[in-house]
Amino acid sequence: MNLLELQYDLRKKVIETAKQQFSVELEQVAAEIPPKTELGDLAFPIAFELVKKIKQTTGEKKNPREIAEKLKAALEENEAVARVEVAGAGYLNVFFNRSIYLAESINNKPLPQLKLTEDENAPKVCVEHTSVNPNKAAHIGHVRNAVLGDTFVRILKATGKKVEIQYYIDNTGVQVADVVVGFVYLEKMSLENIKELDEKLKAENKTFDYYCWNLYAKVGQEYQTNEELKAKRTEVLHLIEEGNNPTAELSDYIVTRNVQCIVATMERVGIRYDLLPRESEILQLHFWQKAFEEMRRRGVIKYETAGKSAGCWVMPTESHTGTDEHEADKILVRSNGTVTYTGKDIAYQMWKLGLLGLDFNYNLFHIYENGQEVWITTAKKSDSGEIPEFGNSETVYNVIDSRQSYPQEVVKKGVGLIFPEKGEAVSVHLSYEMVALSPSAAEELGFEISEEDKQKSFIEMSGRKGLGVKADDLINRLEANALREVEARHADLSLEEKKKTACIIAVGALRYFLLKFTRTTVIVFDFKEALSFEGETGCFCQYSAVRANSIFRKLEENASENAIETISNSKSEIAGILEKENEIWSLITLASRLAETVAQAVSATEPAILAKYTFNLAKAFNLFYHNHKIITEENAVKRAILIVTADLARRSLTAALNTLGIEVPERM
RNA sequence: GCUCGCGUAGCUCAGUGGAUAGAGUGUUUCCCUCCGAAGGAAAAAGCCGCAGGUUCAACUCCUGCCGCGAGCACCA
Repeated sequence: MNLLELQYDLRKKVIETAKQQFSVELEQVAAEIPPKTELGDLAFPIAFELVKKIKQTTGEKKNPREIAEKLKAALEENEAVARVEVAGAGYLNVFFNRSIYLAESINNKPLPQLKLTEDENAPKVCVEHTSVNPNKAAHIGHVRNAVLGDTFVRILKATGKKVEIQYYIDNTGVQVADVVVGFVYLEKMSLENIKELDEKLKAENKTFDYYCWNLYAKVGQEYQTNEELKAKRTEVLHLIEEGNNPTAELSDYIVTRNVQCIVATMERVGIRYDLLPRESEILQLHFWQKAFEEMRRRGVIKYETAGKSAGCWVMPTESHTGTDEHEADKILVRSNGTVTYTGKDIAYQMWKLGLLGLDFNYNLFHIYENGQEVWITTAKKSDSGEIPEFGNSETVYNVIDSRQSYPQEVVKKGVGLIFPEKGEAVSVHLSYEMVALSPSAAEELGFEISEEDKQKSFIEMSGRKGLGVKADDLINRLEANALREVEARHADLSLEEKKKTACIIAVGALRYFLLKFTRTTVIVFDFKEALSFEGETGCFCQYSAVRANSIFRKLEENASENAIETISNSKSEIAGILEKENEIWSLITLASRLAETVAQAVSATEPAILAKYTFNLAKAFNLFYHNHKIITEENAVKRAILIVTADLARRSLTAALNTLGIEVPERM
């Protein structure tokens, strides 16, 4: 029996007892973890609720104490429960049988569901994340998106789900057009020139996406004064959308190179993809037409003949009221017949859910070091051999920042209206707030800050202005700082080993920094905080796990096995020791709550819940580490308990960190 | 104007309607002849934006107000 099963049994018992003893039907029983170990391991604040319900059904006014006593007796029947205390205003505090609990925990995996990922028939869900416009390098805000998405993928996988990861490539949008304008009209470059430039950059150890970053900012600045150049944007955009022309070919090269760079950047922090669907295919393979037909047939959209949106196809919404300036309804087809982004997104969402009845063609895009493949969509039939099955997911999670809540709502509602049998619940907008810069961080990047901006608590990053912390720059700085620290501690290691360790620490620092905030919090980026290895950081959690591992490196071989045997042979002694050791006991119970925490993170779609848990577990282990010396412990039974507890904690901590995409280095 | 999000310790943030509201950081003071101090211990620091309401119980739910942010494009 694991913790989740035990909690389930106890809840069931409360419900049964309430029905038998008081004829009250309880639908849900709230359980909570008491604030202190001395107050028990699980609490039911249920007595007052029962008093009310009993009064409602029978009119009889019961004493809460009396009710609690009845429940107490029922719960104590469970052999895993040592005792139950009635406390406070009406709490039912359950104390587990510590020796039985410990013996059970030893045999449990930290994440019991993990084995299910092997199951080919497991339901598949889709997570779309990153989706950086492929016209420049990724900045820290894009990394927040990718880390959130990737961590949520890992969390879903830990609960046994099969997950498909997509990075949507908006290769026919204005942002790409702007960079194309830059190359063609500012730099006067042909495709051949760009390819030569690319080679030259490679030789200089510079990257193409950084070049585009600067060029994009330059174009943005030029637009402010150069109307002629700005007019080129529409022209270029049309050519890109049309395809089969030199401009489209040039654009395709730029897009592909940027995607390669961004995929490489994300790979540095452990983020990988399965499929890169491109907007161009959604247009060329007539995904929109199919979706449009379906929407017309079901009467979900209407053609406006009068008013501001005359000549457009719109989807009516109730969530916004129209004003003089804005129409309430969302335009999906413009009066010139072209489709808006939201329109295309509805078609794409339908495809993801297996509801469109059309499919992409696919080409292999990249193979990661471990052999894992990333595919990209294509309009022409592919000549590749075995192609994996994409799309057709039961649920789709779109990781997109909160500024796009409204169009995402339209997509969700739209799909729900077209397919009422699927409903809106299958489309989940995993929204999060942006990463902004503190005025001082912006100044540190060498930007002139206006007086107006200096008054603000944060400044929004802007690709157009070239204002932002580039992902690779930050990772480089983290790696350099970590390398310095590793060198100071482990001069004996080879450079390669030191670099590898530094890299693991840098990834841990970055991922944890982005995950410790809840999704609704704007992260105001601060260099000092982001580059820190102390306090609530990934490094702290890794260090804790490394310490645990080093204990086991120093212990005799088979120490764990021997300890387990000792535990099973001396139950009464174990119970005696554990009863007195609340600190050890609370580490044991905390370590066994990983699966429960992962489940919470899924239901709240909030990876920060897991990050906080991981930090708390690391902290609890550090406390244990300082107060109990394992190697020098002379009492054999006590030593066995310490070994088993440390082992439980490090297994759980390692599993939690891995679920956050953070590795544990050998030494640090 | 309307919609959504956020106001919690000096600062940055956690906090499924439940017990004395917690972390990190900063400040002050301790602890390494080691299972590695990237650590630990202690102290100080709170009208949980304001005012009502619901409830046995409100930081948490509801209403109003104040402040901050984002959105309300035939951009994405």
